[in-house]
Amino acid sequence: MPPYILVVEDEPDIRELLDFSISRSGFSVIEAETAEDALKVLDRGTPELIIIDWMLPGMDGIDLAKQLRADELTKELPIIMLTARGEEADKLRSFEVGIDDYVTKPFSPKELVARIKALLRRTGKPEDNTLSVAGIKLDLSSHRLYINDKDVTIGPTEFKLLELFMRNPNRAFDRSQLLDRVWGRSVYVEERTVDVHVLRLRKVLKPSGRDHIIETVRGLGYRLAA
Amino acid sequence: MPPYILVVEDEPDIRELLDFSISRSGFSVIEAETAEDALKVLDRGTPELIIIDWMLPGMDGIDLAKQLRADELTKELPIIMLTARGEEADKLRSFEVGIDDYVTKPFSPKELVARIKALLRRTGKPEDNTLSVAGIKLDLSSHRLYINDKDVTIGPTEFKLLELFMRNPNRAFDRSQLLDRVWGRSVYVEERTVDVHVLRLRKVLKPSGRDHIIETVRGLGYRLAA
DNA sequence: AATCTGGTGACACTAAAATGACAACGCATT
DNA sequence: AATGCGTTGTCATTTTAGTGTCACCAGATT
Repeated sequence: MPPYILVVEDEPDIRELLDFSISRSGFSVIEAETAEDALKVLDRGTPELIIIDWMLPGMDGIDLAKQLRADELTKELPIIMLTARGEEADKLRSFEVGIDDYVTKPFSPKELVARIKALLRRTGKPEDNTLSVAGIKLDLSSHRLYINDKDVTIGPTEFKLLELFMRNPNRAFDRSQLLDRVWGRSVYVEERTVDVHVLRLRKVLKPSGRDHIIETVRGLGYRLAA
Repeated sequence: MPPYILVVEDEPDIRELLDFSISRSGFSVIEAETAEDALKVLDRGTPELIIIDWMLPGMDGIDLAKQLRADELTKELPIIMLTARGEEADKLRSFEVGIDDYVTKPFSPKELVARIKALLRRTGKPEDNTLSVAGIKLDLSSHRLYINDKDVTIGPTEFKLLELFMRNPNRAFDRSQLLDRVWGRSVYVEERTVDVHVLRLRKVLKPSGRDHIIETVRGLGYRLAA
């Protein structure tokens, strides 16, 4: 399971908004509708951070938070609580339980994301070194590729190639530039070898339908279309 | 969304002047009348740089700048502030917030553009290599053609031909010059082949009504009319 | 009208890229 | 050292996109 952020929110609209805005800034999101669902998800791996709506059907947000704090595995898990305006009186109770931050609805997606990043930084988790474009996420520190949060295997050369493309979205490279920057200046390989590796890269991206983002620039080379 | 510069200015005249002078030097410009509009635009993609008028109805320029600095996504976004003469006392406050540069009204378009380029260079963004004339934008680094900011496909020879014309607007070339500079000195092709490629280039420009800018110079060759 | 010049569509041809196959290699395991 | 697996670079072949030429037409020029 790749690093992810768990969102516990019963209202579908807000859930979608959260998913959209958080995903867009490069995190993977898993959604849960209720506290009970959330616990099930947590059984299968601890997220980087959890966002909990205060009001939930069944077990409410604050109880979920308490329970998380009681469990060894999730004791340290950063929690952001979503509260509606007017519930601010409860802030106090909230911090007592050990909520790390809270955001009042209606919230600006940008503010939320800023708080998420701030919190991750604060809690010491090294903000992981990751490039992401169009659902494709390249985790440089673990040298792994995730597409739509699914783990995808990729060979070393294809990884480097994709990394170069993702660091320079939209920029067209000719074959000799690619050889220089992916293979290194000193090795000599046929220019056509690049084609083969682009083919292999596309095959990796294919199952998720993302293969078309590597575009051919006729007479020149290739480009990643962002 | 191609790279662009966001202009936040409430006065229509100044807005138009900004748009005109910045576009002319090859950048795409998106305009916003108010800080609130600007935020909406920003939600859909981060620009290369933002130019903000100090005085705006509603949320003023400095507040907008503050907000941008607070957000992870726009923390690094270069900001140029437009101030009226007499507001220089505020300069200090301005730099505190993290404005990268400021320009006092009335400003010279040349100076503004120079500052934009300087700032883009300074902030490390590789000044993207792009030629533009009359809504036609040739992005040399991504090897793409945009007409009115829409992506248009173009073949390699037509690309080179258009590049030559755009680098030398209004200059007439005869067929043998074109062959030399687009095809290369060493290849031998019929002179009339140029006609065919000019035709093909015009076809590419046609759907956007821009085909007439490639003019025929009877008895000589062709020219791009700027 | 005769001639010249450029526009245009058709088409065969060629260059460029995609693809599949394969032998060689590196590396970990045995 | 031998084995096996995944990765790599090259090549031959197929597929695709782009190219140059020509014939014919239309408008301009004489």
